[in-house]
Amino acid sequence: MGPDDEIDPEGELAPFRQLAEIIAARIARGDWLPGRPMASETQLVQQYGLARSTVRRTIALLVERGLVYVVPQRGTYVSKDR
Amino acid sequence: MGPDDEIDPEGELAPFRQLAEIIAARIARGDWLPGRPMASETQLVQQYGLARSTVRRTIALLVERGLVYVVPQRGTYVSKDR
DNA sequence: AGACATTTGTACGTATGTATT
DNA sequence: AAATACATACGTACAAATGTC
Repeated sequence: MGPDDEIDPEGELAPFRQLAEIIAARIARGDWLPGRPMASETQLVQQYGLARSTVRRTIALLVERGLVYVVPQRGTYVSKDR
Repeated sequence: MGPDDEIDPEGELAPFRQLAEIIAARIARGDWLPGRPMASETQLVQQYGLARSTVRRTIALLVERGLVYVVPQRGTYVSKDR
């Protein structure tokens, strides 16, 4: 995770989209591996200083893109097929 | 709109899903026509006694299903191709 | 069995921004 | 100028399922 992995509330992209880009980059970088769980919502909230509703919005976007999938009561996992 | 078009907070389906079914039925019934705007978020909030965030969730679900599409600052429209 | 922590699901209300009418 | 309508973000609360001890 680099120094650029920060949310700018004033940025052109909405924070929930910025976070999506950050997470996508982290997955591409191998921070989280396919088939394995990534950070929980709560962890992302703490790491990026966003509200949980905002983090959930990001995850919904990543699910749409097929980058991750959510297992209820378990966590969010990196898709194997991307 | 019939007497069954009401949200039951205790129902099996979550309110945002109940509303999706209601709207789908109303579209099928012809309450709103393809290519034309349906009720605004605020109107749905008032008509069904839900929070705006809940109504938006319903709309997101209907967009996913391809039943409606949203034009920012204009309204939510019934898809022509369904 | 039971208690407990973790994690996602759902819903509420509020505030501000932006674009259109 | 004002009203309308969607976009985004914040915080809060409780429920349900899971995993652990």
